[in-house]
Amino acid sequence: MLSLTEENYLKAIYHLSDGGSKAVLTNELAEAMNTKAASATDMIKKLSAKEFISYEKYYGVNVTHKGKVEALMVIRKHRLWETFLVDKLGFNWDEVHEVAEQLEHINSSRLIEKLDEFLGYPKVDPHGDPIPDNKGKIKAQPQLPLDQLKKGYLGKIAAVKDSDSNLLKYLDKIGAKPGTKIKILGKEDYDDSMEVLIDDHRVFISKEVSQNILVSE
Amino acid sequence: MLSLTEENYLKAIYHLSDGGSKAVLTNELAEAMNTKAASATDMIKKLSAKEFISYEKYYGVNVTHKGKVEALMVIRKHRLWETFLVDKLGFNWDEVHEVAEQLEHINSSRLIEKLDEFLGYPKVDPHGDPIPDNKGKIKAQPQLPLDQLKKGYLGKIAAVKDSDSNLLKYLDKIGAKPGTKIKILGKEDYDDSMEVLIDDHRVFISKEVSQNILVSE
DNA sequence: AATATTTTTTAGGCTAATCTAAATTTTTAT
DNA sequence: ATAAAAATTTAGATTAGCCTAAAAAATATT
Repeated sequence: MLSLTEENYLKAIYHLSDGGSKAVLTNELAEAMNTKAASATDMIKKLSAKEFISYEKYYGVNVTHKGKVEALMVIRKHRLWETFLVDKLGFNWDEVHEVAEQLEHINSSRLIEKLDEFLGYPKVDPHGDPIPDNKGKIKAQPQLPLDQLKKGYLGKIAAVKDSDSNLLKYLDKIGAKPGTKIKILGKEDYDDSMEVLIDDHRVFISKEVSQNILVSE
Repeated sequence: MLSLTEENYLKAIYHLSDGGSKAVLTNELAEAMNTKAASATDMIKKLSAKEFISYEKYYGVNVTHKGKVEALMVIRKHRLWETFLVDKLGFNWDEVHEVAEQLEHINSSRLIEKLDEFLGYPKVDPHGDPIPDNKGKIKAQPQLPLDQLKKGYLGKIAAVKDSDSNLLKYLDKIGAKPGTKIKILGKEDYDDSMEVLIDDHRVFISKEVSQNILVSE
């Protein structure tokens, strides 16, 4: 059993390591958790002793298999709750993150299975992120950041990075939500800004924004 | 803002005081919280400093107005979540208490208002207990424990005391859930056991059980 | 009324999660 | 290659919530 704090650290490590594919540094983790390096070190030792991560002093942290499964279950809960909030309670997709951060720590596998069923076994959450199944398996759709594509590209918004609430509000304003068709009408080489067609609306977006829009197809 | 632990203590005090109508003793509270008297004293001091309760040394604890409102909001959340679990997720009414104990601490008034709306503004939870509105008001229906009534009584099960999970399972087995019609066919003076008709089934129940069935009409 | 019993409070410690400040190790720059 | 800078760890405190043991107050008993 992990404490709420341990669960949050583990989830942060999982995300920072890109799903376990690279080592995470103490300062990175401390910053992500809004805490100090000393606190991160303490928690790293705890999670390491419990074998959710492996840890080499001064080098960094890697997630173990056990840690990945645990992190994925928290992510599963987070994304199912976000889906519930949007699909059933009528929340806007840009305002569910904070509440889901609380709900993801509710401990009841029966609850999560029933919720999953109630929602019709959704594959992705309202931001387009895949929902792990109850074994921790993720169906990864290949996705590319929009800024890496050229004029003429036509596809679908698959997901958006859901870190920043202001970004989400902006994306909502311009209609850039997952599932929407998007076309690149033109791209400015100088600063990589682009004009795109989203849902039949022409919009100019900066590189900062296009980096956070992931497309597929 | 109250911590999770403070919220649980306050709720326990509210219940033990019968909704604020009598003083609660330190040992009572300690027992209800599965902790020691010394810990209860510590928490009493904290809640008292925050003016959720008033406290007189060696005498006991009373809930303030502020404390009642706060406790009622936790109870509102608990009962709305129980209703959600039963009505929407298909849980049985006798197995929702533990999960609701966790969900009641989720902090988002927007969430609770949306949930209330989604559930159709229910007046009572699956155990028949009234759900306080968002101002903390309760519509109290007059209810009597079944053991205080006589042969021939005909009414409706209004609620059951939801403290003990084994009791709930038993009540579920004999069909004694809120809303069901109930009639007293006979009563044994010696031990106050009775034969009742629940949903067209004849059942013998002991006083221990009839005390926990609240009826109305 | 004086003593025994029970209840409650206080005193002093423990653990989890945090912090600051100092020490240590690694990395970077000259 | 050595010194300076940055990153990390360790040491030592702090707070919340809990504990045990001892002290104090209230209640019950003779």
